[in-house]
Order: sequence, then C-alpha cells, then structure tokens
Amino acid sequence: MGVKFKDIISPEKINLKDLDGKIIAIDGANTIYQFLSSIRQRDGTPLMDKEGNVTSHLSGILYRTSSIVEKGIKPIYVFDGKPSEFKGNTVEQRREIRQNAEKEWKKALKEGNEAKARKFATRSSRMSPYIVDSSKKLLEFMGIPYVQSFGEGEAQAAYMVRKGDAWGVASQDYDCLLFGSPKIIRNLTISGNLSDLEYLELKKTLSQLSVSREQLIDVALMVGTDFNKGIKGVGSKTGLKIMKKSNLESYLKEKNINLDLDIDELRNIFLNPEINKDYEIKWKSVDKEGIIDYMCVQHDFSEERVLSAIKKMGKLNTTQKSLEDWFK
DNA sequence: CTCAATGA
DNA sequence: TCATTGAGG
Repeated sequence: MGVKFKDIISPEKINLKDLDGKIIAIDGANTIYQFLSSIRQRDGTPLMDKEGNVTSHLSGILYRTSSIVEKGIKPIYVFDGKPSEFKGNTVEQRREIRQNAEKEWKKALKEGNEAKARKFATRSSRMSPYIVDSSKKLLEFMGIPYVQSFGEGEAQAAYMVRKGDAWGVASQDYDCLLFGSPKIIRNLTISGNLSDLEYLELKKTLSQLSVSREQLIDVALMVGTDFNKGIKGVGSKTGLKIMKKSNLESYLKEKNINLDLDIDELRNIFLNPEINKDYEIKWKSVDKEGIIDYMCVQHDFSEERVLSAIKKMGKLNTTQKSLEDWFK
C-alpha cells in the first residue's frame, strides 16, 4: 500500500504530452496489481483464457504500454526482488485480507450481489509467480525492457532516475519519495488523459514541507510503512509537526514509546537499499509473430485488438531503428 | 483498466 | 470531437 502521505503532498497536474520523449521507469508490482484488481467483470471475475489462466494483467500491460508508447513515452518496467525481512507482518496481513476477501466474494456471488462481489474480488488479487512470469514474457515480445530488482522495485527505479537512465518513476506509492526518486508520476493511465496525471518532484516536495529527505523518512516511520507499524494516533500531518520541533528519537523517549525495531535499520531500507547495477536497457522492435501466438493463440485475445496495439508500438521502433542506423 | 461502437 | 456504455479473456 505504501506510506499514507496523501494529506501532506501537493502534486502538480500535468498532461500526457508533457511526458513526450521521456523514459519512464514503471513500478511493475504496483501497476500489475492495479490491473489485477480493476480489470474484471461486473461480478468481479477476472479476465481469463479458455484454460482458466488469469489474463487481466496481460490486457492491462498490452493496451496501456502500447498506448503510452504511441504518446512518445519510453517505458521500462521494474520488478520487485526479495521482500525485506521487515515486510513479514505486512505480507502476512495482506494474505489474511486477501483470503477473507475471497470468502466474501464467493458469498456475495451466491447472494447474487454483483456490486458487493466486485468490491471483494478487487481485494482478493494476488501476485503469483505465473502473473510475474507471464508479464515479463509479454514485455519481451513487445520489445519493452524490464529490470529485475534485488529488493524493492521502487528503490531500484529511484536509483535508475538518479543515475539518469530514466526521467521519472511511475507509481501510485509515495514510497518512491522516501527511496529518493527525484521525479514521480502518479496516475499514469491512458484514460486519465485529461487532468488526472500527477507530478511530484522530491526537491520541491521537501522544500514545501520544509524537511530533509531523512526527516521525511522519519515521518514515514511514525505514520507507518510497509516495514513497520508506526505510532498509534500519528498521521502524516501530526508526524510532520513533531519532526519540525523535535526528532524521532527524542519524541519516542519523551512519550516513552518503544517501536520494537532498530530505527537505523528501518531508515537504511530507504537510504541504503540493495541495488542491481548490472542491467541493460534496450527497446527492441515488436516480435509480431510471437506476440500474436502468445496473446491470441495461447491466451485467447482478439487478433484485431492485438494487431492494433502492435501498430501503436511502431512509434518506439522507428525512433530506435533510426538511432541505431545513425551510429552504424 | 482499455477498447470500440454509438450517438450527441 | 467528446462522453457513455458494455465487453474484453
């Protein structure tokens, strides 16, 4: 879910056109999870091929990626590696929520309550190895590069932006700020064409809040992150106030609160994450035969629609080819 | 979520 | 051109 910073963040509204020509590192886990949650029938059933394999994520990746490529964006997907040992509680909690949601979904289906069914189905989405593997496979056919992180994908993506390999990170999670991504895009959708696109700069955000990145991380630790529970009764606004007149250690001491975790170790998750520096970014031309076999033959997608998506990918290939030709 | 058809 | 709607797999 990420840290709850919504109330203290003031994003800029931007247009898709503003991203023309930009390399965007896409938070794969975040994006795919959203596809799995939202691409469903009215009763909550996900899209599936004839064999019953879920295909919602493939639909989302194919159509959104081809559309943003058509708009001039050069995407790189970034996948999560091993979850941090601190994430254990969060992982466990999410599994419970998922399992409960699945029960409620089936119950609502029996009752014939479509709205309720969909609501719970949305929450039952799960990232299986199949989901990740099939996503990577599709990206390979599409010629879209992806990077495998060692740990958190957001940390890897942030590194890539700092290094200049990408212009910004696309993710819904504010965690990217904590990981130090200089630029963040939220709501990178194709329907959110009009004005929903949000743009955040780390520098601007910090100066608006009058804190350092280190202080913002401490605010997050008070509010609660995927890696720790946080302090009861402290939200982002309160946390910010505390940080401005005190600091985390003093506050904990003053209120006699024990976080039960090594604070410096928590800070290090954001400040010194393990990064995969051995990656290659290259956009290739679409494997038209491969993509049609994979999507249409193996997963029952409409050939007409897949072909139209392939067509949109053309923008990327021509730029890439002309560049390659130039250096030959 | 995105597509494509539809009608304003 | 734009908003709406049902289907997609």
